[in-house]
Amino acid sequence: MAETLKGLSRTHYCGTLRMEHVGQEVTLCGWVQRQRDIGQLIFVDLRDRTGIAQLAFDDATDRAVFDKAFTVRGEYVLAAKGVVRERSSKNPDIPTGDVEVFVTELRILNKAETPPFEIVENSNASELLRLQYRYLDLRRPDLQKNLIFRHRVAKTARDFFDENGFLEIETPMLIRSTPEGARDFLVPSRTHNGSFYALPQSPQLYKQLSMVAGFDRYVQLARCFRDEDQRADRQPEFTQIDLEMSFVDVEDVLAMGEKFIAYLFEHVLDEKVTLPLPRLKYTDAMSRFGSDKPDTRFGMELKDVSNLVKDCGFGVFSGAIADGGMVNAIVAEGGASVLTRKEIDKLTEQAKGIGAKGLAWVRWTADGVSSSFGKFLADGEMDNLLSFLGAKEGDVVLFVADRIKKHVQTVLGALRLTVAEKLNVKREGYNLLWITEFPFFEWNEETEHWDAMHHPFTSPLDECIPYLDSEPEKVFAKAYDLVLNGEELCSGSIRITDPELQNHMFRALGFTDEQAHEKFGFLLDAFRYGAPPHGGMGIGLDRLVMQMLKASSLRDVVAFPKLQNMVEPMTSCPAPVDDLQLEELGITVTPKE
RNA sequence: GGCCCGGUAGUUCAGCUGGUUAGAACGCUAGCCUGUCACGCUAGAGGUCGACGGUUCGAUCCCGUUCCGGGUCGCCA
Repeated sequence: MAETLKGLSRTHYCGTLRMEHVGQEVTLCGWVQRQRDIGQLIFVDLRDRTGIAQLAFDDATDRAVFDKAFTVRGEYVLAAKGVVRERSSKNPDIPTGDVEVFVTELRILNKAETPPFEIVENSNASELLRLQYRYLDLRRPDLQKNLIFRHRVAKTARDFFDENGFLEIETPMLIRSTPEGARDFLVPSRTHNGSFYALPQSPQLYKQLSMVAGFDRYVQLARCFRDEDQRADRQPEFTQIDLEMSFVDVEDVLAMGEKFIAYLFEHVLDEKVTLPLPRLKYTDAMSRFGSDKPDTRFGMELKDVSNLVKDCGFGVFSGAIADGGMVNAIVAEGGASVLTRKEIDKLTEQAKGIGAKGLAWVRWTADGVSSSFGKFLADGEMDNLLSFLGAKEGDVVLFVADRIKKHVQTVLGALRLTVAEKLNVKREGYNLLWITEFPFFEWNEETEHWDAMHHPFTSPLDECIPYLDSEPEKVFAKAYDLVLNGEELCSGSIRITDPELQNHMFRALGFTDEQAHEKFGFLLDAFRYGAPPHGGMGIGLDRLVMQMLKASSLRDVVAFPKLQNMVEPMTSCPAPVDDLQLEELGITVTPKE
């Protein structure tokens, strides 16, 4: 039978005891990390969220208390009252290691079964098991530390935006479904049979309406939902630090965004961030790094060798260029020792997996230059190529050719990261940069149609407006991303506020006026009543925290995350519901084939 | 949906070319131990080798199917 706390009240957290407390009577509460019985002495390590304190018992002083301590097991919940004393042999490994509590009263507030995995830092128990018992997993110091850190990030964000005149406004969770973009989670309506709400993918439209309403500066730590497949850095529900400002252009939003990031890093990590942050136009990011979220902590940039190989005897190269494509290369400095033929074969497989036709390579070792395509080249062509690339003995050069330039870039961009990983290229510190001037449209090969690369409320650059109808590929957007160590942290834009331009955009994207009005009529209406110029961004809080902590998965910074298959294994959801509930909603479920 | 990796005591893993009483470490249980702190020592319990089917005299091991988990591509305006 568990005992109650009656008459006892916690006076200190375990992790806070120090020499200055010696002689004081304290009451600690917490979980048993470990019990060490060495005969006539028993030690119990008591853990709470602040750390561990040692409780000491000896059989000569109080037999009843000692006997109770003897029965204590891991994860029992205890309250212990006693006097802090200096240890006769100290433990320099923990902050409380100079002292211990000599216990005069011990309550076993609850017993505990042996947990399915050990409650220790750096657990190597499987993720599934840990998530099934997340409440135990969360007792582990590393996750406690992560969630406490996350709290500080959120708190600091609220402080910053409050200091800068932002208002936190809550936007609804039950909203109208917008079929563009990610799949929505749908919520059936009981009172309107056959109709559905959707959970927001972001508060986008509401925050824009808040600008129309005159709130001027809005911020929200907003929960967002996307029904798409999972990744290590993607959860179906996540949190954004979502903000919007009126009477601004790109410069104002970027300035506020980076001021916030600098404030955050300084207050939470004590890291100085130099402002302004570097910027890279999308087009340059793609041509130099093959990615719109480049990791610029190392070089290995893409080099365009099209001019050198356009007339060469290697048909893959010359053919791709003749078809309007190009050939790019990356130089893996000193890569020859690691990138053996076998490793290059693996890279080729990877390249093919992401859309390349193949991978051409040069390997320059002490034995000379070997290559997958050298035999097709005329005398001197290989030398020219290598000297243009600045390659030297010990290097490996990888080439990708394609008639679609973007494929060349994305494939080499991906290989660049893989090669850096394999070669153990140094990537340290925090590397922040803005990617700006994203293309407005994206050619969809399947539908043979121009799609919006951002959402359709993104404003084009002023100077691009004339090309909207005639040359869509020349239109760039007032859109920007913040990238941290090769991870997209934040995305935003200046919005369209001119109803005429907005209608124009919808038409350019292939909406009829009726479709546009049906889906976004409320926004178009709102803009007819005086919309201030505005723009903003959404900063992925989960990813931000993950990066700041150098965690490898979002699951390490989200309290109750979901598995890759979208299941939350502790409560086993999603789950079927009663027929009665379905009946009320007018829903019939037909099992999928 | 595609591709890759994995599934063996409570946990993390080893298990060679098909034949072993299927092992180790940690954890757990019991005993001993007056300064431990990842205590130590001794003993013990603990296994549907993910599931189903096939090949074989014989399958944890080979083959097929399937379930589960992770990574990744598609997808994520």
